[in-house]
This record gives sequence, structure tokens and C-alpha cells, in this order.
Amino acid sequence: MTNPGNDPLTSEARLTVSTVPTPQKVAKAAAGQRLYDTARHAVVPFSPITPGQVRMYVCGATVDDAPHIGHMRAAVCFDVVRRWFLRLGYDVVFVRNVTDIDDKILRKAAAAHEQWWARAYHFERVFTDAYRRLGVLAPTYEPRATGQMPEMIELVQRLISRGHAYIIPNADGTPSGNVFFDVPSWKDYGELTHQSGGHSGTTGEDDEGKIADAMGPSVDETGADKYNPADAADLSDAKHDPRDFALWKAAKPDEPATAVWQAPFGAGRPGWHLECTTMAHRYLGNEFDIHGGGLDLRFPHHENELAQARAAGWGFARHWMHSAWVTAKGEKMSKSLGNGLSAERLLGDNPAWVVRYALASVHYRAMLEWGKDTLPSALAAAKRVERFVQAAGQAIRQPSREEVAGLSADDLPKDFVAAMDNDIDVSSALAVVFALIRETNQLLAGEHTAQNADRSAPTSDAMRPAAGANTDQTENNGRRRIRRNLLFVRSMLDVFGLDPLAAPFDGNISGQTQAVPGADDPTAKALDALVSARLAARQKARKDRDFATADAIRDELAGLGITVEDTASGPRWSFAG
RNA sequence: GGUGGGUUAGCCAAGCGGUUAGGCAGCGGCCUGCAAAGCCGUAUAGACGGGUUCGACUCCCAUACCCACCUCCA
Repeated sequence: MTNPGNDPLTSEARLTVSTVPTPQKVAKAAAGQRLYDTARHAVVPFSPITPGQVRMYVCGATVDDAPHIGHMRAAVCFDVVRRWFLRLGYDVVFVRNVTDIDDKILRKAAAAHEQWWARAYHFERVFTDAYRRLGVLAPTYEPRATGQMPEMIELVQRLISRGHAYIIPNADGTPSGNVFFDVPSWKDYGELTHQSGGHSGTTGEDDEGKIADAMGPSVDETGADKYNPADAADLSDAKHDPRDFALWKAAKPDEPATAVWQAPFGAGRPGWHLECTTMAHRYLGNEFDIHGGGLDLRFPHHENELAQARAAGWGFARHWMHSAWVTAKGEKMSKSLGNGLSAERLLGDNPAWVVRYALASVHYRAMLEWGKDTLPSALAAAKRVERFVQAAGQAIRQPSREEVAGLSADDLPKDFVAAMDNDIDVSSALAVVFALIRETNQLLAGEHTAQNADRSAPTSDAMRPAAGANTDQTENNGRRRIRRNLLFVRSMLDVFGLDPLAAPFDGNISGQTQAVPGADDPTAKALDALVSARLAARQKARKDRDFATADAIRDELAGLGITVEDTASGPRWSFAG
């Protein structure tokens, strides 16, 4: 029950949320966990507030449009973090919201003559489908902003009553529905990104540049004032300070009635920052372990979320994690290139495992350079892993998913654990995986050359389990080691959500249809039977040293898209469909 | 203007003050009837200039260039 399930659609997380955590399940490796914290600007030791349980909130999508590669990267990054925590034996409460009411949703829906709620729900489902195809585990809970209105209104009132927010009145004195957070009233504003003006105490500084900088914006070299807030509410002259931001936005005459909620301070809808603060608080409590999101959310979104929560008297997130961009030629991929890299296109043109590998194999805080070689390189990795798992699984009994998922972090190679403990250093962790694949390939070659059976290189020290596992001195034969290594490789890959035999991949990770004995699919069965017949003929020809005929059969199959490889255990074929 | 990040071999990408990162693509070899796969070996690094040090890609300073956030944004 503490192990990650292999089906992203099953709510395995549901089973792990317990009100009574059991610390003794947690791996020893958890003690060495270190993570970068945005607020502290450093990699710091991580330990959860509640022993045995990690509560994390990740900003989810604003569902105004279809997901693109950047959304997928962020989702995969935090999915890997979550899977590592699961592997460490924690109960992980993973909350990822859906922002389903927002300026852009309203604007785009209006432009497309759609109901905003229909648009939001449609794209929410598109996001969910993309996550599922990539093997991103379903969140423990996925709240929608529109589902938390009472709590949001309550938070606004709480901030007003505590003197950290103010209502803009209409001319007649009634509340307008516009409510702002009073930044100068909160002296810690800027604690996350150190971005604040911190000028709240200064007086008589009417230098326009300084006022602008206190808010962030200024003019560029050409003198153009390119940083002015775009939202009408944020431009309001009624704001007490340029840094103040909207908690509640008054309903506008041209907005649909379905987008308006009644509140004591006037009808309207919540500001963006308020939504996340409310949802995180409702499901994770006054204080929780990790708040994550994309790098661009650092400021102002997370800064404002934090200010709201702290001003409301909550401890909020102890740890802030931010995932970096996917870049093309060094530049952030978004509007300009976003169209060419929609999730739909990516997953339509490439096997999901390959996409996930490409997204997961770079450190979450590093820019991921997306070039022409990225996908081919990931595809090569897929083939290597696929061949290895298949070949090893032929030499020994393939471990079950339960065995793979059942390994604790403490059972895994210590270098792998050290890498993951070190702020989720996936590059170094993957190096361990590939080193073990190579080592095991040597053993596999040895299995087929009987006389060399004992010549195999000893398992290097780095490949030994991190802790607690018995070293197999008496089981010093190749097959035991092959089996153990295969289990390690798959289990380590599983930490990345890349176990080839787990859902949603189920063995096909390179996009090639394998000949699977006993396949359920009747088409695959028929194909296998036909191809096997031709291969039998070829084997006979080869045995008779009639290589012309053998090669002719291979060419014939190649012409049909079927690749034949002769392995030690006989011919292996795959179909590039 | 403020804030933060980056510059590693053909490409992608890590750790580390002194010992092979890894992947992809090369090259040489083994294996193979041939091929593929696999294995073995191998070249090409650390923007630039100083400094600290017995020793720096790794620490410090300066310079150049690139990028991002401050506007919806993963």
C-alpha cells in the first residue's frame, strides 16, 4: 500500500492518505534528502512536518487552452518528485488544482462564442488525458477554483478584518466588488523572491523610478513603459500602493452571470492568487511541506500567495520548488513556439515513454534545451532499455510489477539514492541506471557462452544496495545477479515513471510492436504467426548456409516494415508501425 | 531600473578542489555467414582575464555574452 501503483488512473494515492502516519515505513534514505528552496536560495535538508507524510501542493493548469510541452514538463518534474517520496516510503498527499475561472478563460470563451465553463471543462479533460498518457500519477485530489467560493470569500473577509486588505467603494459608498491586498501592511512581502521594494518605511521618495521599481515595473532602454499591469483592476487609481494586487474582482457588465459570485464586499470573482492560497489551505492545512509550480509563477503569483496566507495567520508552505523551462535555442518555448509543440502533437508523433524520458531526464531546475536531437536521442534510450528488459527477461523470469514497485529506496543502488537525495539529481541517477544496464548486458552475453560463465566482472561497489540488503555471497551466479539487476533497473526507472512494463506503456516504449508470445490482440497474434513462419524458413536456410535465401526473406520482411535481428536466443523481430 | 539564472567536448547534460559522469552521434576492435544488437577501447571539454591553492572545470573577483521574472504564462 505504500508503493506507487503502476496505473495513473487508479487512485493509489487515495490509499496512502492516512490520518495516522506510520513513520517506521520511511526509508533510511529519507534522512539524507535535500531539496532546493526558492525562498532560501539554497539546497537545504528536507524533512516533513508530520513524520511519515509529505503534503505538497502544485499549481496546476489554467484551462483556457490546450496543454503544451511546458505544461508537460512541469507535470513530469513534480511527478518524479512525488514518486521519489513514495519510494522513500512516505504517504504523499499531492494536491494539484485546476484554475477554471480566470480572465483568459472568459476572454477566449467570449471570442469563441463559447460558455466559459464549457471551455474550461473541455480543456481540463484535455490536460487530464495528456497527463494520463505520460504516466503522470493522478493527484490525491484535484480541486477546481470554482468549487471553493465560500472559502475564498471567507479568506478575503479574514484579510480585510486583519487589516491587510481594503474594499474599493463606489461613488455612493457601497462596496464595488474590487478588493485589494494591502502590500505595505504586510512587512514580510517579498520574502519569497526578495523582489519587493521594501520601501514601505521610507517617505518623501517621489522619484518615479523608485516607485515603479517598488512594484517591479519600470521603463526599458527605449523609454517604453512595457511593464504596466494589463488588468484593469490592477490599474485602478484607487489602489493605495502600486504593488497592491486584486483579491476579488468586481463583476463587469459584459461578463456572463455564471461568472459572478455574490459576496459581502460586492459581486465578482476571485483573483488568481487568492484561488491557490485557498485551495492549498483547505486541503493541506495551515502549514504544509512543499509548494511547487513553474518558474514563472515565482513572482508575482507565489509571492502573493505567500503574503495572503501569512497575513491570514497561516504558516503555509515550508518549501518552494520551481521547475524550469523547456527552451529552444536557449529561449523559453511558449507563445511563439507553443503551437508547434502542443502536447497533442508531441504525443501524437512520439511514443509517450520517449516524450516522458526526454522531459524527465534533465534536472528540474535546469532549462531543458529542446533541439532536433532531443527526441531521437530519447528514442535511442527507449530502444536500449526495451532491448535490455526484454533480453534480461528472457534469460530469467521477468520480475512482476509488484516486485518492482515493492523495492524501498533503501534497497536501490546507493549511488542512485545519493543522486536522488541530492535535490533530485536525475542526470546522475540515470547514469547509475545505464551503468547497471551495461554491466548486466555483460552478464547476459556470458550466459550464452558457457565456457565464459564465470568470467563476468564483479558487481562494482557502487551498485550495491544502499542499506539493509544482504549481499549475495552465496548466490554468486550470473542468473541471480541478472535477476537482481533487472529488478533494480526497472525499479529505478519506475522512480522516473519509466518502468517499461508499467502502465501506460505496458512494454511498448519505442513505438515498435513486439512479437509478444501469448498476446491478447488477435491481430498481433496473426502477425506473429505469419512472421514466425517466414523466420522459421529463414532459420532453415541459414542452417543450410543458404544465405541468399535467408537474406531474401529478411529483405522481404524489411520491405513490410519488419526488422529482424538474430540474437543468441533466436531471431527477434519488431514492427515499426 | 529591480531580481534571479546560465556559459562544460559535434549535440544534450551531471557531480566533484586532486581519481572514468552518463546519453546520443563519431572512430577502432570483438562478436556475427552478413547485418542488427551487445561488449571492449578511443578522440574532442569546461566563455574570457585575474586571484586563492601544492593543485581549480570545481572557490573568489572582474569582463563578455546569453536567458528569465517584474505583463497571462509550466
